[in-house]
Amino acid sequence: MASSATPPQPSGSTNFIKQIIEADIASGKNNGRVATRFPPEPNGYLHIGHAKSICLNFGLAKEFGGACHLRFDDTDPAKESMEYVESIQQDVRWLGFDWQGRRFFASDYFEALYDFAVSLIRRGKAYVDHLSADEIRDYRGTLTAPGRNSPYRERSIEENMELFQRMRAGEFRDGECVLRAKIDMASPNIVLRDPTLYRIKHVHHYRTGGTWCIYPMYDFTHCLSDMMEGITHSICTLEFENNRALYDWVLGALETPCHPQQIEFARLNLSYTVLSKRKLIELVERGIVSGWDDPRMPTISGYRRRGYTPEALRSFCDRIGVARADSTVDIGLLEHCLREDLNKRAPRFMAVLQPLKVTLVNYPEGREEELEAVNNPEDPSMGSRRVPFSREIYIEREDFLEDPPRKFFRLAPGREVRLRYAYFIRCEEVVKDPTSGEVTELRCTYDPTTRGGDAPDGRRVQGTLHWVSAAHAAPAEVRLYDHLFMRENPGEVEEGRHFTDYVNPGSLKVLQGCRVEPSLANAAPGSHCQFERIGYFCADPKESRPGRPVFNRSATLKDTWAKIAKQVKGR
RNA sequence: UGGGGCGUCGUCAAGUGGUAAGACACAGGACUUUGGUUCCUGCACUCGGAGGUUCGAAUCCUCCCGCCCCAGCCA
Repeated sequence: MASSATPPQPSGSTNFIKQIIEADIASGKNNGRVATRFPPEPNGYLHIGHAKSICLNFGLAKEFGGACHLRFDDTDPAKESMEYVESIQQDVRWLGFDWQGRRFFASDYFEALYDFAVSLIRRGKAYVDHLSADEIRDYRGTLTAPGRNSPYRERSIEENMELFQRMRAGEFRDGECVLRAKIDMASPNIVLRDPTLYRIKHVHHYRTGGTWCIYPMYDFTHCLSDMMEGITHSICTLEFENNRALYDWVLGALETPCHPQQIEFARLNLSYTVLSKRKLIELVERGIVSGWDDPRMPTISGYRRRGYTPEALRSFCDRIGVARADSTVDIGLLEHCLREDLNKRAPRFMAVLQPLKVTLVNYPEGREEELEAVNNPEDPSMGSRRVPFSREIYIEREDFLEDPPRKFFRLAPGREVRLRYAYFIRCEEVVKDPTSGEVTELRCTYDPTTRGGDAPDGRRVQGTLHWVSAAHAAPAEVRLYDHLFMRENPGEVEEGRHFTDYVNPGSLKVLQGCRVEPSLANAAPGSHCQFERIGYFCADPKESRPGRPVFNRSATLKDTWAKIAKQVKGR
C-alpha cells in the first residue's frame, strides 16, 4: 500500500510576506540573506495551525535560499517537557521539513539572556519591582485609563543590580519580586506599560533542571533569541501584533547589532473543529477523544493516524494562502486535498463494511476462480492483482433495496447489476428472517458469459457493486470518522453552553465484522488504500495487526448517490 | 468608550489608479466496470456603507458601520 515520501515544493503563489522579503532582497537588506524560524513552546502537540506556520517558515527559507531554524521557546518550566519536544520534532519531520541541524532552545540562552537583562539594568532601563502580581495589575491601569508608576520604579541602578543578582541566587520566593522594563506606564499600548521581563519560579526545568529559579518572559526572550540566531524575518500570528512594539523596544534599548523584523499573519481556523491548545487539552483530559493522536483531532499526529498524508497537509497549507484577515477555512478543502493526493496514489481494494450474503445459485458448489482487478485506474504502473471468487459472496447491505426509489442503480429483486471485475448477477429471491423480517440472504443467478464484467451481447447494467468472496474474505474492524463537532464554529458558544456540548456523537462509528479481500488481511500499519466505492482508509498505525486489520476512514469518496437520494426522498 | 489590526463570490484568496485571477463549494452536461476520477459549462456589472478626487477607483481622500487583538509574574 502507499507510503509518502514526496519532498515539499515551492508553492508558486504569492502573499504579502513574500512581497516583503522580495523587497528586502531587492534593497539589499540583510545582504539578501533570509532566515526564519518555527518557534513552538514544547507544552503540547502540534496541530494543523502549526502546520500552516511550519509550511510558511520552512517554505520561505527554501524559496529564498535561506535557512529555517527549529527553536523551542521553553521559558515556562511549569508546562514544558521533553515528550513534547520529541513529538514536535517527529511531526515537523513527518511533514517533510528538515531544520538541517539548526535546532535551538531558548533555555540554552538563559545565561546570555541574563546578561542582556543586566545590561538593560545598567542602562537604567529595567528595575526590580516588589509589587505583588495583584498590585501590578492594579497599577497597570485599564484599556482607557493610564497606569501609575510603581513605587520601586526609581531604584538606583546599583540597587537593581544587587536585587537582580539576589533574584537569580534564589534569595526570594516565587512572586516576591520581578524584573520590569522601564518604558511608559501611560502608553496607550498596554504591552509597553513596564512589562515583566523576569519572574521567579522555583520550578524544575526539563532541560536546565534546578540551575535557574528566574525565568525570562516571552517578550524578552523571543526578540533576543531571533537576534542571536540571525533571524531576518520573525513571522508570528496576529495576536502578537501589539507585542511588536516591545520586540522592537528591547532590541533598540540594547542596541543590538541586528534587528529582525516581526511580521504577523492570521492564524488558521477550520470549520467544524477547534484549534486552540486549551480546548484540545480539554478534549484529551476529559476523555472525549482517546488522546492527542485520536484520528478526529486536528493535531498533526491525529491526521497522521487518520490517514492524511504530508503531501495533502502541505497542499492544503499552500492553497489557504497567508494574509492578515481573520478567516475560517472550510474543512472540505482539507478533505479535497487528501482525496486529490490519494486518488493518484492509493491502491484500490474491495471491502464490505456491512455484509449481506449473496448465494449464486447457478454457480457450481466448491468451485473457485481468481479474477483480475486493477490496482489503480489512475496509474497503470501500479499493476493488477487477482481476487478470489466463489459461490457465496458478500455485498454491501445498502447496495440492495427491496423497494428501490427512483434513480437507485443498485441491486433489487429481479434486477441485474455487475460485480466489479466479475460477473453480472440477477437477484432472483430474497431470503428474510421469519420473525424480524430482516433480509438475511439474496439468492442470485450469475451470467457466466459476463466474466470480467462485460456482456458479449452488449447489454448494459446501471450499477457496479463491490464484493468479497465469503470463504476467502478476511474479517476486519473499520472505524468511520466524521467531523468532531456538529457546529461549523464550535468556538462560538451560546449562553450557558460549553464548546464540548457541540461534540458530534456520531464522530466515531466502529464497525466489527467487516469483510475485506484477502490481500488486505496483512495491511501494513499506516498504509493507505481506497476501498472502492466507499472511501480512503488507513490501516491504524497503532492497533492494526497482521490477520486482525483495523482500518480508519481517512475520507469518504464523493457520494453523488447520497445527494440524489436526498433529493428523491425530498419529493 | 484608549491603542493596534482587519473587511473583495457560500468559504479561502489574488489584485498595489487602467476597467474583478485562481481554488474549494455549488449547479448543469459529457465520459465511466468505483453514482469515484477526468473533461466541459455556469457561478462578484462589483469589492462593508455613504460621499469625494480623477478621463478612469476594490486600489487615493473623508466620514460612518462591523469584526478581531491587548489590562498573565502564559506564549
